Amino acid sequence: MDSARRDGCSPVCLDLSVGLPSARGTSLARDMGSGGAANPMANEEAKILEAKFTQVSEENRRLTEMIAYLYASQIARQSFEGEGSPSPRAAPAASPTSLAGKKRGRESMETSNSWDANSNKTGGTVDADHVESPPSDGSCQRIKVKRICTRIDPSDTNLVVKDGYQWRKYGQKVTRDNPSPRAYFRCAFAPSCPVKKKVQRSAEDSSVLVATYEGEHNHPHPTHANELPAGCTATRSGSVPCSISINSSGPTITLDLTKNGGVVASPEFRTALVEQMASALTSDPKFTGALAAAILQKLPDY
DNA sequence: CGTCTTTGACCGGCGC
DNA sequence: GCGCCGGTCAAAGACG
Repeated sequence: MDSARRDGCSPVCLDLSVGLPSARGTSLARDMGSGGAANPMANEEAKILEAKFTQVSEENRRLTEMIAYLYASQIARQSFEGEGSPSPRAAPAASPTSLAGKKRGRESMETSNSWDANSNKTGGTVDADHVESPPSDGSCQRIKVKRICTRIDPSDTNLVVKDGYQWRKYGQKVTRDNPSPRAYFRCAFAPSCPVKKKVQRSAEDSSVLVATYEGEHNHPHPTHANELPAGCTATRSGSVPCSISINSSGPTITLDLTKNGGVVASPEFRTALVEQMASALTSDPKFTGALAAAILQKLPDY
């Protein structure tokens, strides 16, 4: 999971190394190994590849379980929020780093406590809190406050949390309780959209970005096509909270857990995931090149 | 040239 | 009333 954390591209990422043998490649190697019994070296290599494949399969299984667990947590949290009760974790608590305890406590507590309390539970890279705070005018209308923590590269200086929406930065400020600057964003997709977002590194862990959303979007979620990173060759299904991007370090599967619509464990999700993975892998020249090289290696006297 | 980001200035709320 | 501080504005610069 460390690789996913290092990636920092999204709350949940699975990094698949192109260089590792695929299932097809391994069976291919096995077939070739059995066919080339006269070549003990090839047999040896086939065993190594098979061992690698077993290892990767095991890792994939663990990651799949982790995804399922994270998704289940997300669903549970959403249903909890649906009851209109604020998250117990969002309850104010004294922050050791909050120098502004005398006042502005609302803000400093809001952003300082969430990560450590939750990251250990999920062992993951995503966290979201919802707080519905009453407005100052005392009306019955409530402003939804949602907080999301994202693991990023500590050396990454841009305060960007990819959530599918388009944001326009309108300010940046260094706050008293946190040495790292806080960035202020407005929703740029719809000018009338009241949602605001604050993004700041965690005071305790600089590799954690804390994004605080205030309000709710008054427009549908923009198409994900707009946010596909450069170099991404996979198409994104609108109904599946998943994307596959390919960069220099290999293909990356990104699960967008901020969306409500996807069903990670459902057959259609799995089908879409497999299709996207296959599409991404086969369209990646690195992968096809590596595969071709591996096949060439196995072909005797070629 | 239009759009976006940066950044210093300004405003308003809150505690003392 | 004053000062502190978070939030916002808006001009200037960067960028494609």
